[in-house]
Amino acid sequence: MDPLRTRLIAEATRQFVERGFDGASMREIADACGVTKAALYYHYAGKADLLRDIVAGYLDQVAAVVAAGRRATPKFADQLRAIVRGLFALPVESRAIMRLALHDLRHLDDADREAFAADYQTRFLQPLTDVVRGGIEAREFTPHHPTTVVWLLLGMLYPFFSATPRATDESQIVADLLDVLLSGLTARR
Amino acid sequence: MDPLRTRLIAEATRQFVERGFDGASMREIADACGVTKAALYYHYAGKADLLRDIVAGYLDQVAAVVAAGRRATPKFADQLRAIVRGLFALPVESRAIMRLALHDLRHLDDADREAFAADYQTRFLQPLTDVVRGGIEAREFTPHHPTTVVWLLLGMLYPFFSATPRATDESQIVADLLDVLLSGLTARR
DNA sequence: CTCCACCTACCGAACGGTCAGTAGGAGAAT
DNA sequence: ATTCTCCTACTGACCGTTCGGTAGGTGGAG
Repeated sequence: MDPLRTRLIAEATRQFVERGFDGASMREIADACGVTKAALYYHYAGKADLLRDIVAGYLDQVAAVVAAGRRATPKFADQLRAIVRGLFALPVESRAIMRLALHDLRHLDDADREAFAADYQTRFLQPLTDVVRGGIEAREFTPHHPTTVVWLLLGMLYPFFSATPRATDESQIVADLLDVLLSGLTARR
Repeated sequence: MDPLRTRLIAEATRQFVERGFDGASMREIADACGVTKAALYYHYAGKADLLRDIVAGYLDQVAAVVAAGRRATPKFADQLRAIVRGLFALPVESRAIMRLALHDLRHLDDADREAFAADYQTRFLQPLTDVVRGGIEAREFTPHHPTTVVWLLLGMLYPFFSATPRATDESQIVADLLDVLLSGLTARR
C-alpha cells in the first residue's frame, strides 16, 4: 500500500533503538531508505511524530499479547505464562521498543505523551495487574501488592528486551524466568 | 579541595540522568555551575570523559555494596537480601546511573568502554553470580542458570532505579521484591 | 490542468570543541 | 619591598559540523 511510509517507520525504529531518539538523525533515516529528508517530512510531520507512531504500534502489539494471554486459559498462573511467552515471541525489534518507550517518551509533546501513558495504563498495565490481582484473590498467588508484582515482572523481562540478544537459548531463559517468578508467587509461606 | 570539579560532575550526572547523554549539553552543564564551557573543558577532556568518571564512581559504589553484602553473613539468601537492601539504600541519583550506564556506555571510546565492562564484570556481576551459584551448590536455592538469575534480579531492581521514584514506600517494595525472588529461588519443587 | 510524491537548496540554531588571552596568586631573585 | 616569572584557573570569541525543519520547484500520472 504505502511502502515508503512503512520503510521509513521501520528504519526510524532501527535507528531510535540503536542510537536513541537524540542520537538518531532524520537525514540518516531518509538516506537509509534511499530518499531525501524532505521526502521523510512529506510523510511525517516531524521527529516526534515518528516516535509517536512507533510507540503506538508497539503498544498495539503488547496489548494484543496480554489480551490473548488472558483469553487463552482460566488459570491465572497459566495466563501469566502465556503473556510472558507471548512477549518473548515478539520480533526482537518490537521488544527493543520497550526500552525506547520508557526512555524517550519525554520527546513527545504533552498531549501525545499523556495519551500514550493513559493507553499504556489501560491496555497493558491494567490487564496485567488484573491477572496478578485475580491470582491473589483466587489464592493461586501469595499476597503481594499487585502493582509492585507487575513492575517486578516487567523488570525481569527488561534485560532481555534489548536489540542485542543476551543469549542464544532464549527458551531456557523464559523457562528460568517463569520458574523463579511463579515459584515466588505460589510458594507456601 | 576541588569544589568546581566536584560540582561539574554532580551537575553532569544530573543532566545526563535527566536528559540522556545526547540530550545534555556541555554549555548548560557549565552554565548551571556558573562558569563558561571553556572552564569545563579545562577540567575534563570532553563529554565522554565526564561520562567515564560518572560511571566509574557508580561502579565503585555498587561494587562496595556487593562486597559488604557478601561479608555480612554466611547464608547466601541473607547475602542476597543484604545486597538488594544496600542497592536500594544508595542515594537516588546514584541508582539512576544504572540506567545511564546501560544506555549510554556506547559513547565511551572502545578502550574506556571495554575497561568499564571488564570492571563491571569482575567487581559487580561476578561476585553477584558467585552468591547465586554458591546458594545453589549449598542447596539453599533451586537450580537455575546463575547468570540468568542475576539478570532477573537486576531487572527486578531496574524499574525502581529511576530518577523519579515509583512509590513513596520503598521498604514495602524491597520486602515484596525479596519475598518473590527468594521464595522463587528456595521453593521446593 | 491538477495533484501527488518527491527533489534541490537552503535556514537558523545548537552542538562539541578550541584558542589566544588574562586575572591573580605563589615563589624566587634583587 | 619590589619586581620578575611562572602557574593555575579561568574568559570570551570563534571554529566547523550537524541538527530539525522548510520553501519552492519538478516530473509523472490521471
